[in-house]
Amino acid sequence: MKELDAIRSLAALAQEMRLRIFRALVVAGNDGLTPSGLSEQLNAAGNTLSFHLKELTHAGLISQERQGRNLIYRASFVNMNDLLAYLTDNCCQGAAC
Amino acid sequence: MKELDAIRSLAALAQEMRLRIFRALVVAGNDGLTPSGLSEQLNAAGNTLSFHLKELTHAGLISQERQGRNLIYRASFVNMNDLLAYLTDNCCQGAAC
DNA sequence: CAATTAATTCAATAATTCTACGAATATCAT
DNA sequence: ATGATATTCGTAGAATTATTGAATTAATTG
Repeated sequence: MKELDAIRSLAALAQEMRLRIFRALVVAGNDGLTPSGLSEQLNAAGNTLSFHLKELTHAGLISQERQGRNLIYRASFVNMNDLLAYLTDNCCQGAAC
Repeated sequence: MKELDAIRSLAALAQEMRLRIFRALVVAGNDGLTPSGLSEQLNAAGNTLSFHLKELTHAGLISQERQGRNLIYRASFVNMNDLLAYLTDNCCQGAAC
């Protein structure tokens, strides 16, 4: 993972609604959630939600799939793990902490 | 970990110099690094560094200890792990991902 | 005590960024 | 077509952010 990608991801998560969205999607796992599902769960307006979902998507933290009339959003677990690894990379020079 | 703490930490890390500082301290482990050490390693002015170190400290991501004339900064591994746990909390409703 | 090294604080600036809202638009199913 | 789902666009207002130079605090050494 590149520094810029990490910064983009961290910045995307450093916002109340986006952090809530992301955590909800992490919990939802492979089922994912639709914007209306999120709207209900988080009590947020559709367009505002849409804005934040785009931010998270651009940061690579979530992905989108259409299913008929609905969109399914899911956390991108691979990228999430990359981010966590970036933060702990070569921790303590490899020694046990 | 509370939502606000998580946001503070993420925001603190979402900045080039602070991310570099933090990662350098993660690598340094228990030895930590002094501001002058960091200044050399990251090629940054002392006062600018000081500003960012304060930000990271306020976010709880690093700690400070005086050793004679020098200050030793260290990554706060406990808080770092709390943050990572907050992001992955109840992942996939507990099922294996 | 004076001098030196280490690090922080302060003040000011300049720029940028960010989010929410309403209205309009697009996409899909029946 | 109609209704449901979701996104886009423009605006507006507020708030935040990082850097620089100068001054200051703290600790050690001679």
